[in-house]
Amino acid sequence: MSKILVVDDEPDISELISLHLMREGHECLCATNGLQVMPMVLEQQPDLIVLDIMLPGQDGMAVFKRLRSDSRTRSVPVIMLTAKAQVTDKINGLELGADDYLTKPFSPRELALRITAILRRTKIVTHVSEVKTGAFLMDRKNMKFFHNDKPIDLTTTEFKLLAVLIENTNAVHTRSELLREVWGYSDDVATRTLDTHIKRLREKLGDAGKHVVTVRGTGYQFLIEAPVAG
Amino acid sequence: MSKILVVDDEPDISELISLHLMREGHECLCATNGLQVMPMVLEQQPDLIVLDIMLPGQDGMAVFKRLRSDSRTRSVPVIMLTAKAQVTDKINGLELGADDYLTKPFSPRELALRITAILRRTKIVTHVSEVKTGAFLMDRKNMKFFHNDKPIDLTTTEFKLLAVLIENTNAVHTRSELLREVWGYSDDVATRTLDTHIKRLREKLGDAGKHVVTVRGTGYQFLIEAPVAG
DNA sequence: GATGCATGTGACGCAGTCGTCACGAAGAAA
DNA sequence: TTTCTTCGTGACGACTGCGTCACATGCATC
Repeated sequence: MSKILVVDDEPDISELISLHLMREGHECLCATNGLQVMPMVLEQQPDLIVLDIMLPGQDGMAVFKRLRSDSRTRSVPVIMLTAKAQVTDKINGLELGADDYLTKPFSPRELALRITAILRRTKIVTHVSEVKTGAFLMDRKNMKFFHNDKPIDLTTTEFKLLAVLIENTNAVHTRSELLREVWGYSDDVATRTLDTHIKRLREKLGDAGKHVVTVRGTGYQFLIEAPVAG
Repeated sequence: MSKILVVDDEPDISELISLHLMREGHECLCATNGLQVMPMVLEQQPDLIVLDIMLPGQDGMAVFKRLRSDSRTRSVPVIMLTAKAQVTDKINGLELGADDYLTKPFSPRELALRITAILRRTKIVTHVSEVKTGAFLMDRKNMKFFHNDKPIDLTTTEFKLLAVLIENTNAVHTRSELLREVWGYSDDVATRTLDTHIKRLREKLGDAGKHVVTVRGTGYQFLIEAPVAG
């Protein structure tokens, strides 16, 4: 699902980390030397970097500073690994803008969870759900919407409307709520504009349009069948 | 800057935390009992919650589950506090979707930094800078832009253009870079479209338009005078 | 200061988007 | 089934936003 660069000088640790990340469906790259990092990031464009503080060649903090000083790599989230709970390192890392840090020894499972959490927050891409019909993806940054990795171009109003619906999947959104959120209407206005836009949305969504469900007398909802509860 | 709810049964700790957060410019609310949390969140709508695991009334994990099960409170980021490095708690917390956790004893400064980090990632609102002329605020969620808390309405293209510029303040963006980022042009195209949109942007920004600076022969930058370096 | 090039600016036409309305279809209530 | 309400749909006019162009302005180099 995501491409992750693991930077650690101990091959055992890199391998352990990679193994767990790949098990989660991520693609992994490894670097053992600090000097390899910049060129690899520029070439491979990973979605996230797991960076050890102690490295031969160039230490982790220096690598991190270089990453953050270059506009091409500034936005790549970084998780730092520290050998021991060295508070100054933690604070330095966080102060410089690391997205998280982890103290060795750590459970690989925890690392995987933290990576998922960070990707969820930083990608700006909201992964809505995966159902039989495929995945819905919303990319606020580029104001685009994907269904089954296929981009669907929506107008500004359509995107806003879908964003509100999809932000709270399965929740029923009343007409007045939608008119407020999307159009900024403060008091109830009798208008068919919403209906028309729902129609246009359904059209552009094609098959996926069936997820936009009318709740008669109330409003609309973006309905995804819930996974079988355990 | 942000409203933060601190939930801890020990007043000493709450006070210490609040003190540091307020020093960072945040607004603080306190709760000592787990049962107070939901109503307070609904009423006060904090931007973030600092939640102790050990609580009278209803323990932190239960409170957290309730927060996440209600659509009205689902998106509020939560930092969990654990008394000791109880790995199962950590994993439970992260698995359930906590945005971070902190193990007691922790440095209040670290908490403040983590809060800043999380708000930076989750708020979707990018706080660009505060200069004499006031603050610039970009709200991706509503695709709006504020200057001195005054909304400025921009068209989609204008917003995208400004977003790219403002995402890397003071960095020079080449023409081809902007044409690629905003218009999706892959190869260099000779067009005056960019110039026109820059002009329109400057017009709508009014006084703030002076921050959009031409870098002759190269491109444009969004220039904010750097604070006096230490 | 003169020349050449890059950028600013105003105007214009096309294309796309929006909201409204009228009418038809589909539920709900009786 | 009949009646009433709510929602779906297609068409239409108005408007907005966009990209292009022509011309004006401004900077740099000599």
